[in-house]
Amino acid sequence: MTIQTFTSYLESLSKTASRNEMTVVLAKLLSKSSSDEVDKVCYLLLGRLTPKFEGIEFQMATKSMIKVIALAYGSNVDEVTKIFKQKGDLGVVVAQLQPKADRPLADVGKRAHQGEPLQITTVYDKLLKIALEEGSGSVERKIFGFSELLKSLDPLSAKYMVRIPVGALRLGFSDMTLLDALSWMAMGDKSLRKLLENAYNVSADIGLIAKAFKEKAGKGIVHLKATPGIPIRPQQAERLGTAEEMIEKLGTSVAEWKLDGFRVQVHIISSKLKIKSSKFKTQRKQMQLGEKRSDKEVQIFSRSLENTTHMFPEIVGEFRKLDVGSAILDGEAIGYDPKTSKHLPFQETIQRKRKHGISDIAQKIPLRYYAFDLLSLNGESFLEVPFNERRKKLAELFEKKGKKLDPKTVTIAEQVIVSTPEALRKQFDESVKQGFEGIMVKKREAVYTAGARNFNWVKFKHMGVGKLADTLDCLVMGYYAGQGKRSGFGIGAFLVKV
DNA sequence: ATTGTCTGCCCC
DNA sequence: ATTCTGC
DNA sequence: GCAGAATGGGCAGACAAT
Repeated sequence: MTIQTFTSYLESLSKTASRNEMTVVLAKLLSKSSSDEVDKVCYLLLGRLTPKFEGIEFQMATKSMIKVIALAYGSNVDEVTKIFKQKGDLGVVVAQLQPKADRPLADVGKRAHQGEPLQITTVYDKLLKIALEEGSGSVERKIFGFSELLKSLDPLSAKYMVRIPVGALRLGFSDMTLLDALSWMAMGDKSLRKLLENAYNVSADIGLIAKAFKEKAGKGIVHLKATPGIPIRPQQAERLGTAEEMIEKLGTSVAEWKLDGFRVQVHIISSKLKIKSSKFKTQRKQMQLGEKRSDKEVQIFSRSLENTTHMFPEIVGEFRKLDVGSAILDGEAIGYDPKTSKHLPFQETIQRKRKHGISDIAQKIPLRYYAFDLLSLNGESFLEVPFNERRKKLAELFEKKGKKLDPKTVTIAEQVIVSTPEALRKQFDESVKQGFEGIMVKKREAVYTAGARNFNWVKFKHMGVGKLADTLDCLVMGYYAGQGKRSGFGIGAFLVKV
């Protein structure tokens, strides 16, 4: 598939408002893609080059892309910046600048116009090469490389490629719609969405799923299940205003303290569990990244599925002691004061989010992991098991014989059963008194709906700064130019003085 | 070395 | 993370 | 109610500039 064909689909998608229509268009695009292209097509549609947990970023955004455009079209940073402020979208800036670029039109988009059309895989490879540039001089190489790429593209492709690194594709759909489209491609309806979503939830690599689906239809993905080493998309919580609504919606439920730390998914991988599929190259990479070879590997993933194992040496160390083959746990990690053992505010905990000097900061700000869910144990997935049973298994895991885990570093989240709004409020008041962020209220019968935000879990938080008062007297000091939809209005946000 | 600028599907 | 919008 | 777009505050990483 040529890049022109691809971007003509993007153009038609951006003009489509109905998600159902988008699904049909996407299905056609996916069906026209070869199985060698379809993974790259998926990543590009979502404004990326690889799945999140690969950790490959452009390290380019608005400022860099303005330089790219200036360089490619013989303009300058001031002029491009000025047009960008008017239009609010670098893609539109490119569309405007391209026709009057000072280099001859025959040179701009030359190959595209002279019977040597650029393939989408070629463009993808160039983008990847730019993203992978690092070290001294890499900023310059990225900017020069991208400007060369732009010059080789037809106007429409240039418009969309520029939007990718700045994260401004804004096509109006995302991963879930793409899964619908895969189903539509095969069946002409959304009947396979559940199957595809299930595969995606336990193996959050949409390109891999599209490819497997394309090659072997349903059979290619149906075997995918929760696998230690591959992150599971975390369940998220909804919000409700009152305790009454919560009890009405969830019935008798379970309350846990809401901790203001990092969401942490712990994977324990037995060395006996060899990786079977060679397709999971990321997994192999992660295995190599593991601290050192031992009988037990521990990998940790963030809420956004980044591999953040390096941030949590003390938690990794504790879980290595656990007498278990393999397991996946969900929980929250929060910093504490080593003297008083009290929890620290998020601003302190966040200092653990770093790559270098972890052992130094770990002395100052040790972390404690509160496990609240068990998603898989010794190869058996618990995603479809009701919460109260998962919780029972989790407790059993912590009571196992063998080396005891240090409760200062790894412990299990406390629970209280609540069946009335009064009891819920009492628990909430107690949480505030003890300095927690509030409580999490969870439905006891609910399965773990990976990746979804629903009323299986509800957060009961005290009112934040935004709710201190309903009104506030302000003085308008200025405004910011809006982007995307807000660019037409001219104002994206006001700067005010209280 | 130190300081400045830009970036992050960042973390919340 | 929150808030808003279209469907 | 879902999915997606557009916002914020604050922190550390990666280079560039000095």
